[in-house]
Amino acid sequence: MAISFTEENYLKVIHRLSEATSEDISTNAVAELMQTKAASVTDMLRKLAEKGWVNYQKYQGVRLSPAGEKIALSIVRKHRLWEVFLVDKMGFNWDEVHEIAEQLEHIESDDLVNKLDEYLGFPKTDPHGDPIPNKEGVLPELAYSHLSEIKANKTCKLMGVAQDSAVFLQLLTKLHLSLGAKLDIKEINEFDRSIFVSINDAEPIFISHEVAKNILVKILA
Amino acid sequence: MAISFTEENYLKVIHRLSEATSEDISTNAVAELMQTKAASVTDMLRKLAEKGWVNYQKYQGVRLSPAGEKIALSIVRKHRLWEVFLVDKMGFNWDEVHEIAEQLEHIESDDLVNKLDEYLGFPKTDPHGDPIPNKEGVLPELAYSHLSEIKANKTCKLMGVAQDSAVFLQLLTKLHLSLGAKLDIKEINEFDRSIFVSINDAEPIFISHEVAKNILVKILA
DNA sequence: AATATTTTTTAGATTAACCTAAAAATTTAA
DNA sequence: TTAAATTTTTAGGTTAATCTAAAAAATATT
Ligand SMILES: [Mn+2]
Ligand SMILES: [Mn+2]
Ligand SMILES: [Mn+2]
Ligand SMILES: [Mn+2]
Repeated sequence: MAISFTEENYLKVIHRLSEATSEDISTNAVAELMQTKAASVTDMLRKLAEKGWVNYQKYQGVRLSPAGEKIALSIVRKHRLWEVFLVDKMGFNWDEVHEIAEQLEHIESDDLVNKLDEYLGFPKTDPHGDPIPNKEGVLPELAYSHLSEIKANKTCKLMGVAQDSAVFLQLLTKLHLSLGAKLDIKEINEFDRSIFVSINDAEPIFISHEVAKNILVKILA
Repeated sequence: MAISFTEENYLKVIHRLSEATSEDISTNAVAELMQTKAASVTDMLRKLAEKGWVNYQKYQGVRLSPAGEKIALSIVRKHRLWEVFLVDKMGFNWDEVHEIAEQLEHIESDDLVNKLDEYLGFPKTDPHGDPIPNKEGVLPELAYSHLSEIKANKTCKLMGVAQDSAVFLQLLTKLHLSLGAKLDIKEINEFDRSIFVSINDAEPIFISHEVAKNILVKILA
């Protein structure tokens, strides 16, 4: 069954929303991420249900069917592999690749995706620390914590980010926060929940709660 | 001004037809290459003229404007660079890359194209011997001859093919005809215009006129 | 429980890209 | 130079994806 770019993007968005909750996804939530109107979403959900890619009852919200899940994961796989390619091979920075990958994720060729995977050395995560589904669509579960939830005096390692936006990633770069960085949490300020933290043993700096919420870490000690 | 995949493909097709002639391109010729109907072409030509990418008067045929030429060349550049990538880096055969490049040529990022060009070592030609326009859209003119026009007892070098179809390229591969091959023309048969030729000093074989017409060569001696 | 608010769906239009069939213009042939 | 054949355009529709405005359903508040 033929699939359009638009349909692929809807499935991807429903998948993304489903990762954060076990509930059905609302029409409005999809509309917001798709940057479109609720009425358009209703039309599309009916069509996706028709094609067997989602389960949808009007007024009840939507969730992916196994077939839809498989498609969504294949798009996520392509998106993240292309991001690795753009950073590792083309020399882009991590804040420059998302938009280009949004286009490349729709290129249709299983052969190409698998050759690309091999060429990149079968990476497990993309430049933002997000896990890459394998050929069978299995997504390794990486259970990281948000930096905003870590207690003072802990040491942790930066494993990923919860946002792809260029402004956010550029800010991290300015703060010398990149994947793998060691973070020593010196103090958490009650007033604004900002964090005083040493990055790779450098002089400690302040990081806002807003930023900390979007940083994923593994606790080392 | 925004451009759609479809508009890009029309400009590319008009460009391709314009390379073979200095006359205006007919609606029917465009329709055939676009695999669509003449009526649809008329609609699109009006629209492309509106956008300033072609010069078109009804019943008079069409040709690219300088702006349209520039767009067409940028798509050709992307198509051919991606083909080099697919063969040189991904390990595809030359008969497997055209369809994938048809998709990749529409990816929009000047930054990516130029980084890809550099990564590939600024190739001058694609895997089929076709010249690659540079960043400024300048297409090096490679004046090759068709093998079908070469006289007997000449020696030449295979520089390119005049067709991208998989069946044709696979046949060449079977005959050990690849880019750079040395061809010693032993005899041309009057009856069917088939050519008796030695490839890289191997035992001579017969090549049909139909095949020879689509092989581009440089005469060595 | 009744009412107000919010969410979602329906109804009716719009736009891009395509189609078929018929009309008009151009080219070829008698 | 007319008539016939071919090419191209116009006219009128279709489909996918979108929109706005209004109606209907679900949820929240008095
Ligand atoms: Mn991304
Ligand atoms: Mn990413
Ligand atoms: Mn090609
Ligand atoms: Mn080529």
